Amino acid sequence: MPKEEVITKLIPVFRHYGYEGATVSRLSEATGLKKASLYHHFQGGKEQMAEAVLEHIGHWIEENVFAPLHSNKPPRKRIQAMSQSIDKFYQSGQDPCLLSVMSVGEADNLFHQQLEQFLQKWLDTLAKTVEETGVTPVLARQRAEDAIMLVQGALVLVRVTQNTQPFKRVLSQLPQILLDD
Amino acid sequence: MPKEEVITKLIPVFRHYGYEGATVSRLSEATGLKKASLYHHFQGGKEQMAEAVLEHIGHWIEENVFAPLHSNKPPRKRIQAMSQSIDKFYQSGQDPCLLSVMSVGEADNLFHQQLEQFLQKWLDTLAKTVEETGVTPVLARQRAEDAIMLVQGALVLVRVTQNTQPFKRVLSQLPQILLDD
DNA sequence: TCTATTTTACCGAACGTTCGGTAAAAAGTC
DNA sequence: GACTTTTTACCGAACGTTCGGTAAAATAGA
Repeated sequence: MPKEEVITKLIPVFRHYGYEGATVSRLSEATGLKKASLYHHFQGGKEQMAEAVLEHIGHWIEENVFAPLHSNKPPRKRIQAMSQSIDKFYQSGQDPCLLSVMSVGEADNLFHQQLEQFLQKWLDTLAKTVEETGVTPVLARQRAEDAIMLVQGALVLVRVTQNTQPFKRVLSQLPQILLDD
Repeated sequence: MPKEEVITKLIPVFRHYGYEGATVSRLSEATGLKKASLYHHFQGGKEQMAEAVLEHIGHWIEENVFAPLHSNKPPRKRIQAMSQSIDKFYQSGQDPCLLSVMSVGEADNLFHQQLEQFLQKWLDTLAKTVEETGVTPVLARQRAEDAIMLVQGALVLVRVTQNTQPFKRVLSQLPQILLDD
């Protein structure tokens, strides 16, 4: 099995169970590879599997969420493109966020630096886009924070209430939150 | 050791490590009681410990977050009182949220009902308070959702960036978000 | 002394990980 | 092309450790 495919199958396990809950047995089940085979592909063990998953998802986000914010379309269009990718990535809030699930307990000690770097880049990219519309840097930063907080908070809300409506509403309001307030 | 004190010492372990990460060894260390002593107090084992923690915190929230929203002061004052309790409860965002940490993996199967009930009550209480100011039920509900999403999202942001400022800002803006928009 | 609490010693099961080995594909040699 | 060697991909079985949990003995308080 191509490594790419293995990683793809590891992703939902880490997303749903978190790092500590993602046991090697579950990872083995999800991939269809026996434990020893997983260790053939990832000599660094479970930690390396999580790292590969973070890297893989990082690239996806880079291309589908960050890159659209750097296009030459008008800011509103760029933000709409970002929202669309976010909706796909989180399946309207039904799929958990690696960022939040990996920043808990033991996993946070292992991956904090990567998580922080990723989040800072998201904040910076978003704030820069808002700044282009003539907003002061401080206010642009606040709106970027608001947008990300709403998305992350919506994920919690949706997960617990099992109602995807708030997530969809937040995504549709993102352009207005970032540009019109 | 009084049971109340034991529960108090269990809380930070579940908050910081989540249900699966909160091993009985760690719970033993945190309480100063050996494993078997914990099982004397909680015959239901780890699951019962988590339940006791959820119940204990539920009561605290009931008294310090929900109750102020039912007082006879003006809505703005009530929301300010709630914000103050939220700030204390989360230590300005430095302490994780049980709701979000217990809605992951195995724990979610065990406690989903309680978590959902709790969150719905928070949403309802907040929306009712907003409605009192003459806002339509639908809009009041949306503002309540926004408020909770911002708080929950701020917790993620603060945990990852290690900067408590966004959390404090969100709390200070809660009255405006709920009443003035 | 009786009861409530805590501890020591222990258990089976699951954890992440490693070992020894097989079958097939890739690479090297003539 | 045929033959040997090496590498890759995978697996069953077991490793030592830690998991959540229990029984019986020691301790403490009334």
